[in-house]
Amino acid sequence: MPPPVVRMPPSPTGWFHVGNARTMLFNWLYARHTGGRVVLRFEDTDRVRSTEEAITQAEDVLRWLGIDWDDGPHRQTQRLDLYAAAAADLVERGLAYPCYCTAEELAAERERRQAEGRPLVYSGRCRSLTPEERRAREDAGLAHVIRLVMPAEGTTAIEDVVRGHVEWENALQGDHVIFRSDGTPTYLFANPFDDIRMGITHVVRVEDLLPSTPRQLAVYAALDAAPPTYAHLPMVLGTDKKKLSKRHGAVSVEEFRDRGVLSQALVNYLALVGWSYDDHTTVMTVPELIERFTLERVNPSPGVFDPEKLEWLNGEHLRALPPEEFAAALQDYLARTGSPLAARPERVAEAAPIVQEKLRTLGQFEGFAGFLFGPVTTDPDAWARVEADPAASQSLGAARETLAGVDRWDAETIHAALAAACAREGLKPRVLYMPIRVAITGRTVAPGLYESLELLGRDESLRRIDAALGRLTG
RNA sequence: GCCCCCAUCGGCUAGCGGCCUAGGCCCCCGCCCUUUCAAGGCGGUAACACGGGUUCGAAUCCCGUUGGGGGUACCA
Repeated sequence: MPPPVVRMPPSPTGWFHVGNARTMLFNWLYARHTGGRVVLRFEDTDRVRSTEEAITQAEDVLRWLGIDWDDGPHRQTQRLDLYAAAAADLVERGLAYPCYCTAEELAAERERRQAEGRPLVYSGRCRSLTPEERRAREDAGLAHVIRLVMPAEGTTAIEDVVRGHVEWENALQGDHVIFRSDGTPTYLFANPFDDIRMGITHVVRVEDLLPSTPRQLAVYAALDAAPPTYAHLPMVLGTDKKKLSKRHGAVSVEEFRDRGVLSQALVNYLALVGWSYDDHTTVMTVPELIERFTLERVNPSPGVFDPEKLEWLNGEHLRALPPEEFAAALQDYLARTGSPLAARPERVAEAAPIVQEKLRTLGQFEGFAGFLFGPVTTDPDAWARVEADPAASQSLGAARETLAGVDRWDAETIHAALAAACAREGLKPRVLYMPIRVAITGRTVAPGLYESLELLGRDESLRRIDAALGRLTG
């Protein structure tokens, strides 16, 4: 069997959300797993809604995700001549015909059918126009679309890789529009036409396109081409089980990138919506995904996108990074998002090791390590805990004295000294340390205390403890 | 209205007739790690939508019901 050819056909009409990314990913994983080829094709025939920005954005997002392509990017608007020639040929052969019905006539027809409880399909009225009638309409200056002749009887069926046998009644399809009155092709035509011309063997797309399959198969038949293998993926839903949209909060790939989600983590997460490797494997690298991905293991039921699991998974990927790579990713992230912290790469590099275990996203770095870059900003809730602690000033006093007397300023020595102070004061470490942590980091959730002190330096640490002491007693 | 798809814990899922008194992960809740914690460890709550079949045996197969989703455009 020749290697499969798949395509990624984004329509550049808006932002690229995680659902689109998931579809592209499955196509890509399938091709890379099987040694097949990936074609990138922008379906921009909708001139009104397609934008140049969306095209740039889509390419950018795909590149960031590490999803590459072997052919393209093609653009349907640059292939208009091809479609037009094909249309003329179809009309010539009687497989398609011009339709002069107005929007009002069509609406009235639909209403009538609705009332009669019949399917809302076009009656095919213009199909039987005589050449004279056609000429009369042309002469009257009536605009026309081109419709494809659908079989009046019988059924159309596919053996979908994820759904099995699916069948439609041809009579229920209606002659659909394949060319608009401005001469441009609709999705229903351009998409299968290009799939044929580009040698696409596997159409891997979301299930909302499933109902359009019989109409596309009619294009294959009209063009005398062999149909592809179909795999209809389950939808990616928002928490309300509805199609993903902006209402659902952060759902664009870029938003997650800006929050500090690693592309490999997003890819890993997305692979798990609608697909699984086995009953227990969750964390996987991209090469592992490529090696393990098969369409047969795609699950037919829709899935809800869960940002919390994505963040957890991102934490896993962050921790799995070698320290230097983690530091590099961090610096890169800070620079890209325009963080002022990026101006001090040495400091970032020093801070990286003490936060790597803590972060779920790179975006949390500032909250964890900001205290190392400038004056502390104290969290009110954290300070309230200090004030409520009767042993706070005792702890801070003991810490001040201990730290001032430490002979070597490194985490190990600090650790030993503070442990001794706990014993001396008769305080549990958690009690003694809490006020110190708040004093130097301004928060109760922070990197390890000893490492934090070491990096902050003795002078600044003592200054902050003194300040806290002063604020507590004064 | 008509057509199509889907149906296991709150979420993602494993399960393709007996291995299931249904497993894993996220979330949540406890406990532990004589340092917080969003890290780590241990433990816990929690599901086969319902009704009929088929079968010695059904989460798994069939039919129906209900529920959810999608489509029904000169959007893709």
